[in-house]
Amino acid sequence: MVKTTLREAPRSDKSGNAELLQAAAECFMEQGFHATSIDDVARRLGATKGRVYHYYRSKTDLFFDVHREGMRRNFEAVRPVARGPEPGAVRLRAMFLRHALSMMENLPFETVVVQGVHMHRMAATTPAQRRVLDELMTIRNDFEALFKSVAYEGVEDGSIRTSDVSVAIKAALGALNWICIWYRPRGGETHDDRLILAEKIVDTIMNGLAAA
Amino acid sequence: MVKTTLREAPRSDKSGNAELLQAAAECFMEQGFHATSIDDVARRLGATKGRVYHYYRSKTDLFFDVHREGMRRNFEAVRPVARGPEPGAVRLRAMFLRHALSMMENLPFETVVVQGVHMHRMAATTPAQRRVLDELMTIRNDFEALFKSVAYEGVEDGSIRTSDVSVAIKAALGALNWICIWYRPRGGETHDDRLILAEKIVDTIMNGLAAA
DNA sequence: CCAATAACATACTAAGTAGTATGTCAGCCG
DNA sequence: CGGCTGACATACTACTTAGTATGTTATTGG
Repeated sequence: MVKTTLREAPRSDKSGNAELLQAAAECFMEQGFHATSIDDVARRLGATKGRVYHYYRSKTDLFFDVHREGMRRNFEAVRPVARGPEPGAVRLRAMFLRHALSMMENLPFETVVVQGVHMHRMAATTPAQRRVLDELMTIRNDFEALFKSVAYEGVEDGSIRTSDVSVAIKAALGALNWICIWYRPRGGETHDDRLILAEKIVDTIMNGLAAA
Repeated sequence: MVKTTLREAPRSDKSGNAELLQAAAECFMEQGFHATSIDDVARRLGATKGRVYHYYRSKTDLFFDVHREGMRRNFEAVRPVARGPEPGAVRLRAMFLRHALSMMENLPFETVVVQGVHMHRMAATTPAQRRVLDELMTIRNDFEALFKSVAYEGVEDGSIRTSDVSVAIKAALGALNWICIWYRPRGGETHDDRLILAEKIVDTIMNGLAAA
């Protein structure tokens, strides 16, 4: 349990909250944290500030919760294929693919995650918020570490070749995370369309650009 | 000449301005566009708002100029090696390397460029600013197009292999642009250190992670 | 049936900040 | 030498907006 002392913020489950998270994620994606006002989020819900502040004590807390949800979805997507009997390269490829799809299908949340990374160094946080932020960064590091560990296993079983696993993973995740910068869903796009796109990206990461 | 009608903003050359651009770039990198106040920029210069508004008509214009300078440095870095008798893959690799180094050595400016991309869809711009923004995006597209054209040449001369040049370039540039998210110069770091790091990243892009 | 509480809405305050209007001073030009 | 302009500083305004304080209604447990 991570529960702090007293004065716990309102329960973070319950419905309506999901709507709120979604609306917030969309606003943060479109305008960024600072340019998004609480009224913007409320307006998107057809509600008012009251509703937002009923569930969250501050805009920052709301942002953090969106961030957390984004990371949760990433983990959820990748974890099922991380372990198994297959060679490291096979599992790593599957993880990349899942992550790419997660980026596309949870675009608002993942965009917030990206912003959150940047916000890490930012000031203007209370001690309590700083702790939450550190926790989020820990989750993020764990996420990256999961990729690294599978990559290491791949190096050892001979299915992966690189001079520096850590840097290689950073490059690969960069290519994937960058998706939220340029990708926007097209009208009438199907899951298969996204799968094809994701596979092209993952192919590039696994095979590189150089011929032979 | 792109000069508009009349009421041109103050000259964008002249010294002191370079200091201003640098200070603004650093602030924007650390806090982002919206969280950075003009007073922050001025304070970093040991000056006041007066100085900033003497050179720029708005915070947005200042941001755009930093963005423009960032793109200029990118182009400057990459263009010299884009054309030549070498196979496409060789030139592309050189371009990637130069770009990676440019990301590290112009970190504040390149971080602003990344923010600027995101800001593209943003509202809150006057028609004039919208035009400037479109111009900046055109420059950015040209930059990406330069990579793509070299990649195409590589495909034709057989030095590059990919099922989709456009997507492959987006993935590669993503890996490189992502540098400004995680890279921070270490004390006592030399140019060679950065070169080694850049080469590892570019190797990953060119050769991929899969063995054989 | 009634009181307590959840789930909001409304009204307000306090603080920060973009942009402006005006001052100031040093140097150059004639 | 006088005035004009560039290069800022100072003082101020208008507006946005995070957060709070206080309703209001509906549901539910006793």
